[in-house]
Amino acid sequence: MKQYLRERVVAAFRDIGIDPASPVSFETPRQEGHGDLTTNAAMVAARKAGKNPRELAAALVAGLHLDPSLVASTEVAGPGFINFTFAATYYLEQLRALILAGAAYGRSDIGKGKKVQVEFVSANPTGPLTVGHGRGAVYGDTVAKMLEWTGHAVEREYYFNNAGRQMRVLGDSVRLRYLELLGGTEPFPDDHYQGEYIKDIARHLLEAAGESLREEPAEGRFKEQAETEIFADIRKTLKSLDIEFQSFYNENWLYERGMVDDVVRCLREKGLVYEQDGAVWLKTSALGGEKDKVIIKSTGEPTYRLPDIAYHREKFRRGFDLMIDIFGADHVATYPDVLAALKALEFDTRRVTVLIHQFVTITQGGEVVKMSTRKANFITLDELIDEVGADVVRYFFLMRTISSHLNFDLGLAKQQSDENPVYYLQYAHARICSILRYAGGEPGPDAGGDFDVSLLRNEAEIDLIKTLLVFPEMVESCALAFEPHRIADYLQNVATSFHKFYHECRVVSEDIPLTRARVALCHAARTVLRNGFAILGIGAPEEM
RNA sequence: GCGCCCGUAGCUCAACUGGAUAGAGCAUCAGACUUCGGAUCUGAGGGUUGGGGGUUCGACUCCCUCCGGGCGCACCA
Repeated sequence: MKQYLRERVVAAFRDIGIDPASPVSFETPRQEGHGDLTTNAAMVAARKAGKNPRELAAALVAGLHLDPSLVASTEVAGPGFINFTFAATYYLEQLRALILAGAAYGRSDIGKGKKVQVEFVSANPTGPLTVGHGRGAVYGDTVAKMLEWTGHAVEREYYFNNAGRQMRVLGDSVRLRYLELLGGTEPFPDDHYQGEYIKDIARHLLEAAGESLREEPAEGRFKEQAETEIFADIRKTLKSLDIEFQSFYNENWLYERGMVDDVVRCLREKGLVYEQDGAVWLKTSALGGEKDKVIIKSTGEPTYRLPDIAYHREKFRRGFDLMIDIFGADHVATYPDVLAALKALEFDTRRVTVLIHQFVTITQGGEVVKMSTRKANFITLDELIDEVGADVVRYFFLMRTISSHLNFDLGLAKQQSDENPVYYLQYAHARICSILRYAGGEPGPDAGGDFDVSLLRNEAEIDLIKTLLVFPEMVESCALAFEPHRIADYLQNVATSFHKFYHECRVVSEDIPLTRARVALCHAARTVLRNGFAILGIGAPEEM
């Protein structure tokens, strides 16, 4: 429809010999009574053409010659908007198409042929996932889903550092706990991992190997066992949120293949590397950074930055058209160096999109629940899922923009009532299922031709139809902007629209043709809810 | 001190990326089916969009400045 209108408007501009000044754009008016689609083209072009916006708009309208089976009316409004109101026949056709498309309704191929990688979570296996990781996990997975819905070939990747200091300290933590179990009294340092899970791992090693590991170095069995066990836990947690990665990539591989040394060599060739105070530095100051950064410490060990650069270079080599990096606000400072280095290595960094989500605060009865790793009241992602369920966790993480701090209200999340937005949505779905059961069976796959949609004339019906038909456009725009929260918002509208319709209109009645049409509308609403739930990754219960 | 994010109704947040009268949920108050799920629906009150300037036909949105909060600013990741 937009495309059709755009062609007509551009033609109208041409006929009166005026330059549109910029691409003609349309949007759905926020306000009732402003039609179904509106364009500000006349206002945008008026200035340059030296014309009054309203007069220009009127001239354009006169030259549109629209198909009356698509557009019922066109009017000039406000300061010079042109509002289009669609013909009923157009809606009816669209509704029929919706029902026929079914589970595929909302899918598009705008991303066809594009290979996208979404990298997210990427937490090092040093402990259980936190609530903060959870936000990134759910967000990343949903971005991936939206891109899949728009036809992109998507790969979810989890990258982790298993070569550095962190993992060494982890191994040593397990070693010390192990020795404690053997009666050792060596003090346990503050900078080591304090959690109970470390003791569990130590116990498992004791059970498996007895006392034979007394002289084992931290980086041997201890680190190995810790990585294995913790990773298994992380994957289990992710699995319970229905998140699965197509690929896990780790730092060690980069070393094994000489990629880290090679990237230093390449940067050195560009004159971007120098040595000072026993360390190797990257001239990030020459790349737009504030000051130079160390890439290899005086101990000979690289900083995280270096393998990160090598890792991203590998991403480019793997041929992705778009690489999306998702991480928390605590990592904001890390990516500019990596991107600057990649640019210096002559990669097109516009293909990398960095999405940063702000922190999560858990509140309970108005009080903030602290989430320090040291404290006892530490809440892991796993515990949160146990507490409120996967659907609620996913939905709560998705219902806000990532740029704003997320307040996760535990009390609200736990409530299985009308206060909880997740239940409002799922209730609408369950209710539709119930109505369809009552109405007796499903309208078959050919339901599109099986009813007379023109019988749907009630205001609540029209409103519901219009709301449902926005879905494909919504998916598309949310996918391209990486903004799943707008889908969450939209689905609330769908549910509201449906509930209103339910209260206004009796679905199953003596009037068979009308019943058939309304059943079809229910079917359509359920399709949109289901598909929307699928994108957000929440369940579509038939009963609650 | 510097960088990034945020500040919108009592609370939690939207606002289609610069559009028309700033919208939802919760909370508060007042109402609604003898038939399809009341976990629902209808209505009311509630705002100088943190303050001040600027850009333009038009600003919650962009720019400057100030105030307040969060996160960073390592030879940790």
